[in-house]
Amino acid sequence: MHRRPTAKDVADLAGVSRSAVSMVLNGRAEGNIAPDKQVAVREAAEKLGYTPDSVARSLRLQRTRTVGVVTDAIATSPFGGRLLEGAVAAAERHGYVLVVMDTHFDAAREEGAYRTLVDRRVDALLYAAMSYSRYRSPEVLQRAPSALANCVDSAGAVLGFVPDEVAGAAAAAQVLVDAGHRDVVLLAGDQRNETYDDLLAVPRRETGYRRALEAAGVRWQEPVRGGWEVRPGYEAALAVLQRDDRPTALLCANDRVAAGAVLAACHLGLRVPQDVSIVGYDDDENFAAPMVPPLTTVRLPFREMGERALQHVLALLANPEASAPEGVGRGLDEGEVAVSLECALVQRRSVAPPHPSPSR
Amino acid sequence: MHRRPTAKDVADLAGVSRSAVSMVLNGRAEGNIAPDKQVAVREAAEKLGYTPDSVARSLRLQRTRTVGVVTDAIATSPFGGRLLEGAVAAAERHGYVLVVMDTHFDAAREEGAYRTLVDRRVDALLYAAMSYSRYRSPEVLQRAPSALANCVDSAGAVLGFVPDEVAGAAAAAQVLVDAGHRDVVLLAGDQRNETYDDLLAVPRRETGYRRALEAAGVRWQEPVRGGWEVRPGYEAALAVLQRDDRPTALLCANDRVAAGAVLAACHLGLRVPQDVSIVGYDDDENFAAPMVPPLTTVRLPFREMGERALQHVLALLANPEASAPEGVGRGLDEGEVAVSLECALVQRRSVAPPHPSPSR
DNA sequence: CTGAAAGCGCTTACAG
DNA sequence: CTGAAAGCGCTTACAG
Repeated sequence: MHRRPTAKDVADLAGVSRSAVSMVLNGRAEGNIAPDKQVAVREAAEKLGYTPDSVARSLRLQRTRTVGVVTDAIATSPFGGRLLEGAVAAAERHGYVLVVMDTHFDAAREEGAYRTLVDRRVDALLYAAMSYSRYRSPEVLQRAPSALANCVDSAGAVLGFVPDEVAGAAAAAQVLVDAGHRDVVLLAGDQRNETYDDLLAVPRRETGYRRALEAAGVRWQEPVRGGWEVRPGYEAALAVLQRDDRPTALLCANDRVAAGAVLAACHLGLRVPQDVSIVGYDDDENFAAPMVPPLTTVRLPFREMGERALQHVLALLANPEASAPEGVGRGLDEGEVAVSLECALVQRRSVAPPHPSPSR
Repeated sequence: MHRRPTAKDVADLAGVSRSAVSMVLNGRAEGNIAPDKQVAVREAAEKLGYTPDSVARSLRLQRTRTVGVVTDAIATSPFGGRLLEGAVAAAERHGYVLVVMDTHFDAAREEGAYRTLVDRRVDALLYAAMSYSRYRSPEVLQRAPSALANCVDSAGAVLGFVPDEVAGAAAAAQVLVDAGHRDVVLLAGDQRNETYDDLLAVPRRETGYRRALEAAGVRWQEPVRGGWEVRPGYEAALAVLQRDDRPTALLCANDRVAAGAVLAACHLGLRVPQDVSIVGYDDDENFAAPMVPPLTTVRLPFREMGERALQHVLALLANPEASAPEGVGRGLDEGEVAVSLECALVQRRSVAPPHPSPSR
């Protein structure tokens, strides 16, 4: 590989000083550099294929145009990609680049990730969670321009961008109500699991479901708690659908659980949606649209969370005093510093009006 | 935020020169710096929480300890995470960090990605594909220390790390043969789709299936071609399983297709594996293990591809003349520069011996 | 309007 | 064994 051209090379070729090429290429030429020299500089740069060394600029300018993002396991999850995509898109528009590090839910790795990011002199920090949860922001995050995505700071210090699950769940329940269902059971996920001890999705979705159902005068039934995967969904649905007073609709913890429910219905010879309506949650690209039948579900705003969180740190960078954007507070508990983003209902084909079961 | 401590601060506190702190902290102290001063430097650094500015080091050393990875859509795919994880693990062990950019199958974005990575002075480049395919390496990749993951260079210039699909598929077919199946049909994916025009997975898997079946004296049947998703799998299986000479086993293009086949079997009142055996491919974490029943499948070596590719560029960095590692060539076409990695069979519960169908 | 100089924070010959 | 100097490639006051 040839030696990369430097500003000096451009200056020599154009017959000007290095300062001149810097000014021209950074748009500070007007009124400072003679027009013909500006042209000469641009031509020389073009000819040499010159592009300023960003490492040198970073040192000189004391900023790297890099934001560090630490995540639990998001880079490995199917949704994670959407969140990261949103963040990348926002970053790209401003010439920023992301370096993302997974912690795999390991505290030591998390600390290490923050340390290497700080050592690398990232301009700002983002923390993103795979599942909507509470996160206690460490000092390092509080000191830097930072934001949270898909989680809420239990220390109350850094702003989070989260899904409005209460409204989302209410919308999901509402489709069922509107279709005429009066006997609905919720296949709920566990609030605790190996990796999170404070999953916010569970209580908030339940609140939403409950509100919508009660507002419509539909009796609220105790949720049956399984897990978040296909198999627990299958098993829970198998049990519920064999009850004497089989419900006409199932509200599922997520789309994987809903897929399990579809399978269970099939095994019992029940058609979806003619015999049971099923609604999922997440709009999981692997499970919702491709399912047979395609699942009616609620879309989690992953892309938006990534995009808004990144925009927020960029705003903080531009103006450290920048206040929180609009929309803080909807669907949240008292005192949470977060902005809730809409969870849109997506209607597909897994919901139909109930038909009177032959046995009643 | 306070001003970050520099080497000067440490030097002053320890009563030595900046050179001394550099030597001590970089392990070049022995024989050069008096032992007591070494101690003083370490203590001062510790006390101040000093950590060398990596931007300044990068400028001085002319290397950033960063490798750029450009991918088509891998950061958004469920498997991509595994590939990236392997790459990150290898990078981490050597103090490297990754910056990854998705192209979304857009040539302009791809070019832009390479450009920003080069502008950022990454030390090496990786290109990773979501699906096993051919990729034509651009000039920029050929000039830099680089490697390919999950694809093979049609220009023959840069080394690829790819799955040994021929052997993987043969192993998948072999389970069926060993269980006693003599009537097997392949639910194959499309070779072309919107995003790839040269998917290598298709022909190579077919070669493997065919070899294993023919070696066992099992008649090779024309594959039925659908797609790569749940629904096409469902539809293809629905048709095949209603034939008069219904096969006793289905070999599926991937686990999503297999999931569709499971659903189709269920709709036809066929039990898996008692009435039909089904084998998938990929070991997709969302579909294989969680399915009911859990799918016997073949695991794609995503983690290994990422890890080996990264190790290779690191080796190139250490010694630009470094030759290709062992294992080049297995399961490949003539002239392909790539190393094939094992696809391990994972046996679960979707395969059983055939039982004579009642109608025969 | 233009060029020489300083300095971002390091590391590595080099002279003492 | 130790410190002063040069230099990585930039940008930005500053003096002419």
